[in-house]
Amino acid sequence: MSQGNTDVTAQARVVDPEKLEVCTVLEVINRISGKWAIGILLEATRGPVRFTELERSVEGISRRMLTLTLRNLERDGLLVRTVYPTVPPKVEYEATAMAKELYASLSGFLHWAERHRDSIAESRVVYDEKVSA
Amino acid sequence: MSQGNTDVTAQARVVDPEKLEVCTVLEVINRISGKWAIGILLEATRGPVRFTELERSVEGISRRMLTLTLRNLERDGLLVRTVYPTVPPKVEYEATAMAKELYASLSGFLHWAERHRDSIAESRVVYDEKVSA
DNA sequence: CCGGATCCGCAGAGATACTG
DNA sequence: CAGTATCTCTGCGGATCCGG
Repeated sequence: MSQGNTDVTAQARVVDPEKLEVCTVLEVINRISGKWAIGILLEATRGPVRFTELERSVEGISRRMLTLTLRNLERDGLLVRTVYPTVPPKVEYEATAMAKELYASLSGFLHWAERHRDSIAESRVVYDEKVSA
Repeated sequence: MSQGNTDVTAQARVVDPEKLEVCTVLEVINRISGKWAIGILLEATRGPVRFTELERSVEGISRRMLTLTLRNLERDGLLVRTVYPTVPPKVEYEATAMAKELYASLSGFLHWAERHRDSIAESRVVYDEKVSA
């Protein structure tokens, strides 16, 4: 894992409250952004999921990125990884309480996205036409 | 602009509702993720801002990235760009109503981030210690 | 003052093949 | 089944110079 340089502990603590707000959000946004984290989190929120199940349900994800994203989410305490020492091996991932809260807290944002989805799409079309003209 | 390949209009429409939810959120997340968009949006939400003001207040941003991010936000209809044909030129950016709603809808998420900020930091420390051991 | 154009380094991510 | 390992390619983003 060559990343993980967004170290929360190193963040400035003594800034004005507004800046701090922005920083905090950015940390988390940068963690759950990227193509895959959200999708994985959604599946894991419903209950324990196995590696191969995720590989199929997340659709389009490579083995590598699935592993990396899972590790990052686990590192942030959003996922718990449980290994069953059976043959063949069995590994389950489940969302923590914190992750479920996260998902709940996202609902406002989610509804915004749904409401304005079309507006955004249209705005892009208009903009692109104006540019290419 | 070499990016902008996350074309909303090309997104699948005929999928089950849950997948659609995920896609919608992902589109927007990928738009407002990246180091700069959120900070810029915050400034612009308070009222019209000039290019140079943003360059100072966003802190750490380069001219190039400021321009690119502004263009993308404008393209998505989150920012309005107003040019005053004076000498020297004056350009103002202001958040649209949609952008202000976005910021409001983010508040739940924002509070989550504040509440769990320390938990995440601690979780990372623990994880890293276990890995390096 | 507000950008655009270009060059370039580096991390993120895909493809493929191999293991306990 | 659940990962590693490596190789490569893409494109974000910084630096720099130019223009209206």
